[in-house]
Parts: sequence; structure tokens; C-alpha cells
Amino acid sequence: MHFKTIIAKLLSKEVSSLKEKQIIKALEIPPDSKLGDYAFPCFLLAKELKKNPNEIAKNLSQKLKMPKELSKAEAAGPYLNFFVNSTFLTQKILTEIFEKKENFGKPKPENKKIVVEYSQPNPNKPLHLGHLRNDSIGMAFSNLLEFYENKVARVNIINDRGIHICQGLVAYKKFGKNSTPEKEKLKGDKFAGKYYVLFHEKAKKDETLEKEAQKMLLDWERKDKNVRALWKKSRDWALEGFKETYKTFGSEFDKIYFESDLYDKAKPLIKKGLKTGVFVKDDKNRIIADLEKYKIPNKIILRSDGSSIYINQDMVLMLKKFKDYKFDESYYVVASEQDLYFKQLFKIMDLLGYSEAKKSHHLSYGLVLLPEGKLKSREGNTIDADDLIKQLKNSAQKEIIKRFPNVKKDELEKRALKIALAAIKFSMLKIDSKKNFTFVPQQSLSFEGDSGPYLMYSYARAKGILRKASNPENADFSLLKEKKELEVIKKLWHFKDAVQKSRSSNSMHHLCIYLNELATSFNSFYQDIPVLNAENKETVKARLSLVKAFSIVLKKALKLLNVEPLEQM
RNA sequence: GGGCCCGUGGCGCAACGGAAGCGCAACAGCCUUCUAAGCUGUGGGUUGAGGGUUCGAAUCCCUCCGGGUCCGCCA
Repeated sequence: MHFKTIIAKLLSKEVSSLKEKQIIKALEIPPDSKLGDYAFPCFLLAKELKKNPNEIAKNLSQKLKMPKELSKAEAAGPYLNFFVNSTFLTQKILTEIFEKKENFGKPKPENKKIVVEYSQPNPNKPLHLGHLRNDSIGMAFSNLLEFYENKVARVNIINDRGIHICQGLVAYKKFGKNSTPEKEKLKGDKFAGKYYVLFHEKAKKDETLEKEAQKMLLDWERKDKNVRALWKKSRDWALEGFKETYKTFGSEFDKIYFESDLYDKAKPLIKKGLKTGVFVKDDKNRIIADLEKYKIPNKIILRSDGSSIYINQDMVLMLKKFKDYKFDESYYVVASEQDLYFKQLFKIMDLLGYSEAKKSHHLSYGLVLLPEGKLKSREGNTIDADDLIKQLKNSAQKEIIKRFPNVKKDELEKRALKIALAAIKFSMLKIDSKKNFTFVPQQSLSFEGDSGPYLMYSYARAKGILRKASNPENADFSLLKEKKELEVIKKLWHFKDAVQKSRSSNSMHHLCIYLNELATSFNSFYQDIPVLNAENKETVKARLSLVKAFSIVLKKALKLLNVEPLEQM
């Protein structure tokens, strides 16, 4: 039985006016665990009892008789604070962890099919800091959904069509001299990006370039052989580059969709919309979705010349995803700039009669900013994903060499990369996803304090102890009575709450903040309480069990965040 | 002009309507004992401003101020 239910049963005997359910709802978790594990706010009874809450709390604390699961109830001002029986809790939590292992803290299974779309790179620009936040969220959220026993499809969409693509191609054709990424020793996405930037430099002085790009777009749509061949070559270069970064960063996809396959397949949808009056022709001969009656700005669906608008491909893609995965839920991990766009997309598809729309959710996250302002790749005010990873990896290497001067080169590389990625991912996930993220290098890249490496370090310390001992069998958990031991156990107990908070708010920061608290409690324990040198063998075994339990939960949680822990660092 | 989001100690961030916390930075300590990427302590906040609702507001409502973002025959 859950502790809340036990407390509610206990209280409802004394407080006839409140039903058990109401009490369960009213129970809170005190801000500091020193105050208690659960709190009942006695304001709720003040009116009907005509007493002040402090008095009520005091009276109740004297009257209540504790069952075995609880140790005491203490009045603290207007709150009646309950303490769980720590021996009971320790036994329960540790037993559960060893039984369930990485399934400890698993919430009630949802058993749904879910599609998560994220990353959405642009083939004319290398991946940057914004993608790293996007991918971090997309991967971690997908992992979380899998923990709920959902079948998750991670998908990506490449916007490989349109005038911006042709701009890069024009520049390449004119100035590229049939060069290749190999010849210039550039990663494919960097190579493609170079010509896109070059186009905009040259186009400032030469207006014919823009016209050439427009002409190329028409040729592309006509499926001109030469244009298509060039286009495909360039796109594949970019994709090769992305693939490399994804592999390094740990972004994985079950499927990659291409806008070029989708953009012109919306005709039936548009026909349907016109027939049902969802779409109308406006005075400029454009087809628009009339959304004003829903207090959403109208959306253009087709240009006056009949050519496609970006949203066409997303309309098609939603149905394609459903065809491919029969999803119960579909998430779009896209920055908050596009809040309105997704409102429009979902409304339009809903009006067209597709129930997929109601299953679709925009997982909107705040922009990534630099202290000096917004990222603007065209103006060079950007942070390249590969560069950032490399830079962090270098500083991680330096730290490792300080500690292990004789570490082998490949081991050094491996560890440094994992530490670098942990730093990046954690710094991006620990902030409420709807909030803007200000990237302050000195802080975001820190290996200290509230950071990914801090968590890994705690894990490595735990593993360090476990390596030096044999597996603790038949430990007597009741020997764990130290305050610092109990603090860790209580944190382990709260793992599930953190998972559920992250799920219900669509933000991984709850889990991150929890993990930092968990690791802090462990480090404090580590500092004060000897494990291998405890006073007797039985205590050694009990403490080893605690260390092991901690390592199991932390490892699982890090994996949810898509952070790979190190056994040694 | 309208919509959405945000405003919490110097900086970056937490806080189911309930008892303002964490990390950097600053200052003072702790390595002959399981990894000091750590631990312990000190200082620092009328939660942008003003009203309202409530026993109780950082949190909900209104007004204002500041910042971001969107409102394209761009993607």
C-alpha cells in the first residue's frame, strides 16, 4: 500500500469531514526532508473546527497512533508532518531495486505506439547548437516514452527542396569547379554549407544569381535530369555529414523522411478541403485555410500560381506517419518559434477530418540563445555542433590526463567524448524545455556542480567501490541507519516521481534536477561514511548494497537522458 | 497593432496554490583512509511594478513595464 493511503486512512479516522481521497490529494511533500516525508496542511480543517491550524496540528500529532509503516507525526506550525519508518522504507526500496533492476521506478505501462519527430536539419547548413538541444530533447523524451513501455518510432524530416537548396546548388555550379568534400577535406555538410553561404555573399553584388536559383527550382520541379543529379549529389554529401555528427552525438532515427518525396502529394487533401469549404480561394487567387473563426490567423495553402507551400508536406507527412506507424500519439520536437504554425497545421488537419491531428502534439521548446543574443548562422553568430563537441572533448582530455597520466590513447578518446557529450546533453535538458536556453560557455560547458560529468563522477565513484568488493549477498538492510544513508535511500525512493513529472510536463528537467539531488546525496554519503572500511563485515555488506542500488538507478536514469555513464573517470 | 512564452540572490536555473532552494562566482575550511570532476560552512532575495482572488500567491486573474517569438505567394 502506498504511504499516502496509509496516512489518509489514519487521518480519516480522526477527521470525519474529509474523505480518504481528499486527504490523499491534500498531502504534500515538505520542502526539506528534515521536516518530514509527507505533510498534511491543517488550514483545511481550520474553518470547520474553528481552531487555528497550529493547534489542530498539535492535537492530531498527540492523538494519532502510528502504524508500522510510519515512525512519527510531528506538528510544525500549521503542518502535520509524517515520517515514514525508515527501516521499513529501506527494506522496501532496496528489495525492490534488486528485484526490478533497471525496471525500478517504471510507471504504469502506457502500451501505445508513438512517433517522435526531431532534429529536422537543413541540408544547406551544418548542425548547430540549436540542433543539439532539439536532439537532446527528442532522444531523451523518446527514451522516457519507452520506459513507459510505448513503442516509439524516432523519425527525422529533411527539408531537401526549395529555393534555399537551389541557391547552394547555383553557387556550387558556378564557383565549385566540380570540387568534392574529399578534395577540399571538408565534412559533407560543411561543404554544402560553404556554397550556400557563398551564394549569399555573391548574390549581394550579382542579381542574376537569384534568378538562376529560381530557374533551377523550376527545372528541379520539372525533374530535369542534370539538376536532379546535381541536387542528389549535394544532398547526399550533406546527409553523410549529418550522419557522422549524429553517430558521435548519439542521435538515432528509425526513419528519415524527405520533403522532396512529399511536397507535391497534397493535391487530394487540397481538393478535399476546397470541396468541404475548409479551404477557399481568396481575392488574389490563392488557396487559403479560413481559420479566423477559430481565432487563428488564416494560412495560405497554395500560391496563386498553384505552387506548393511548406505546410503541404507536413499535411502529407502526418498521414504518412500514421500509415507507417498507426500511432496513438505523435510528437513534433520543434522550437517555439513554430507554435502558431503547428496550431494551424493541427487545426487544418482536424477540419479535414483526420483524427491524426488530435493525436499530434507540438513539443515546443525555447530557443537557444547566446549571451549576446540569438543564434544567426548567416551572420556567423552561431556555434557549430561538431566544433563544440570537439572543443569540449579536448578539455575533458586535459582533465583526464591530470588524473590518469598513463591512460591509453583510445581509452582517453572514448572517455573524453562521453564526458563532453554528458556535459552538453545535461546542460540542455536540465532547463524547463519551454524556456529559452542561454548558452553561457563557462557554465554550460562546466564539468563541475550541477552537470552531466558530476553525475557520471558519482557513478564512477560508486563503481569504484563495487569493483573492490565482491557482490554483497544477503545483506541486512536494517543496519543502514545513518542519516546520510537514509538520505540516499529516500532519494532513490523518489525516482519514479521524477519520471512521472517529466512525462506529464513533457520536460526532462524534472528528471535532471532529481538526478542532481540524488548524486549530491550520494556524494555527501561517500564523503562521510566508509563503505569498505566499515566497522564490521555486516555493515560493509549493507553499505555495498546501498552503493549498488544507487548505481543501478543512476545508470538507468542517465540512459533515459541518453547519457552513457563511465565505469571509471 | 494582435497572439503565445518568459521575468526568482552578481550570473545560469529549481520550486503539484502551502514552509523561497540549487549550481557557478565570492569568502573560510577539508586530500598519509573507497577517485578533491568531490565534501563542509559563510554572506547574498519585499520572486519586474501595482492591484485583486484566497486561511495562504513566485505560482491563479487584471493593468502596466521589460525581454523573446510569431502574425510571409520563406522553409
